[in-house]
Amino acid sequence: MERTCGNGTLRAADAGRKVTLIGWTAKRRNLGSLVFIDLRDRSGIVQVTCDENTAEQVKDVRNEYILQVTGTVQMRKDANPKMATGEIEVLAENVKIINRAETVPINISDSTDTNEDTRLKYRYLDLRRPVLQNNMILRHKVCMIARNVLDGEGFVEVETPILARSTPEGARDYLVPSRIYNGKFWALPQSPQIYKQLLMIAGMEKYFQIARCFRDEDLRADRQPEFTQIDIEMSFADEDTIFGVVENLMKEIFRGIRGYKLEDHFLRIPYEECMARFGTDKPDLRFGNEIEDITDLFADTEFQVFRAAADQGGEIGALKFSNTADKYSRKGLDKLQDFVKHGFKCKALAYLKMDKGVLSGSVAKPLSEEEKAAVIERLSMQDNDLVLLIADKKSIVRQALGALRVRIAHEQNLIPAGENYRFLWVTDFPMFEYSEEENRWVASHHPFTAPKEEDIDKLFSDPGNVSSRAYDLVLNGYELLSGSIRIHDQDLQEKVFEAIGLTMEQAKERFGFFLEAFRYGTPPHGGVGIGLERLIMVLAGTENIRDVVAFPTTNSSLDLMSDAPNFVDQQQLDVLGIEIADKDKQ
RNA sequence: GGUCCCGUGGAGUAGUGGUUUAUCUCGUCUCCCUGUCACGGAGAAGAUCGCGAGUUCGAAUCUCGUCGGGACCGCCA
Repeated sequence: MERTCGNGTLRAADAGRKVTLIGWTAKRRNLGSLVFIDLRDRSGIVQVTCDENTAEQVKDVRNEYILQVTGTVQMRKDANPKMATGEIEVLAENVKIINRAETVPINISDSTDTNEDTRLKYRYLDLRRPVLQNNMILRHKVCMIARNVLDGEGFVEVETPILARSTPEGARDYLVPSRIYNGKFWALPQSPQIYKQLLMIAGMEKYFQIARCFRDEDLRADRQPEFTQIDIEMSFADEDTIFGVVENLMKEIFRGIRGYKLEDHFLRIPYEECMARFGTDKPDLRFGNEIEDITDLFADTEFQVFRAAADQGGEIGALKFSNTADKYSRKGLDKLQDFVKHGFKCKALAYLKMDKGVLSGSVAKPLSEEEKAAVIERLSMQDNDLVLLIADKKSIVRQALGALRVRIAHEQNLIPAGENYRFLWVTDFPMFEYSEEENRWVASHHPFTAPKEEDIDKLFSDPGNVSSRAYDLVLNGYELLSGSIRIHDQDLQEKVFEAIGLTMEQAKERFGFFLEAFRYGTPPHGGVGIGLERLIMVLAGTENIRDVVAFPTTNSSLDLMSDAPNFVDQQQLDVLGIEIADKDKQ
């Protein structure tokens, strides 16, 4: 079907040019024998003008009709500076209606006010909105850059299976029943972890894949049941080598997409320091307001609440916000308290406000003058400063203050607008964490992660204090990637399994094929999995992962458009040897 | 598994201290209009107030349940 150019590409330089355009009717303004039509295609919107010669041809045109327009580009009498094509218009000479459309159920415009559930039901219409189309194009471009950069560095893209063996450590698997072997199941990969390590054993040396991953867990604003990783693994590499590859990749992506120059090397902070300063392993570094541990100021306090926290090995943490005290009334502070009480099971939120050199607030009375002076000095408090205090178990103090730090930064607009990308490597993650539920130590990253050399002798004696060679890359509060240097030594791998309570029989049952592979010359290796959607979210400036996925599910893992998942015929179940336990649910 | 918020013509909303002709904006339909760009003007149609039960003389409004949506905690190696 003939068209000479994209609607959004026309500019003043095209004046006088004869063009044929195709597009959807975004808006029409009918002035009688003069009709304006905003014609939209993937490249943008241009105004088509129909004078008395063509007005009759378009009198039945409605929104979302597809038109083919032949005409001449001309300068407008009144330019519209709000449109990229606003200096020109296309004077129609012939208009052909290619297809009609019923009244659409959503408002197709970047400033749409249609609720998200309606938009998800009609996703194919929502995707006509320029902002979503641009996000899809952005995603495509990032993938193209990633492929080019990694190819240029000698990485080979290898596809790994979607139907794989279930390896129950970590997230819940999506299971697929086997027809040929009734009772057996495939699992969709949570990541290509084992395959990419096998590719290292196979001698591929440098592998990458733009890989779909599946996790059957509850969702969040930045989590979907299926998502995409730029998955990278390389042999004979240490942290510096891998960080270099990722830093270079990020630099090329941000240069190519935003024309933005990133620093040569990203900041690195060990996990423990990161938790102490920010209360989270994914801190947003676009603003300060770090957590201060002021437990030592209350060593001999008379104030029972602080005393109790300190005596029980807890912590008293403080968070200062300059010139903010007047922004939070008693009611506002109560809301913050509810937020940390409900969200993080912390007992209370205390606060202090500085007014003309004097402290007021919930704990101004019980604290002694010396203690208050010490707080003012430690936190360099000035007039109208707000200090939030939590005295509780260390982990609760950090988590709650970390969440408050982010919440208040958003409420008070503490995050500078515009291009602002603060990368951070968080390193030295703990090797294990204790699972109250399972009553055992579990791998905090995954069981193939190498422990730090100097901590290997603590694997059994003090597992809680073993650091690993796992790392995350954080960008503006998002965990952009996770990775680690892997274990390549069979003996060490067996010890790690033992440390998390897996007998060799159990380990062999789950990962036997993988352990066997270790015996045949495994190179030292490591890698990362980059969360593609989160990267696109930051580049696109959205906080909603659904904005960067073509066909997303809702928060409860439903596809409102196709109504999946759905019940299937008994026949299909019979073939698979599956019986539904609760017949009411069929 | 838990906490909080939301559901009213095709779209977005007002009304939620009980009794309304259920408000307004966009869209739709008819007519008028040659410089609009959120075009303008005149008129019209369009809603079992997510669904079910309860309380009441009376429920969009109150109660319970249920379904659907959003945010967060748990979970996400």
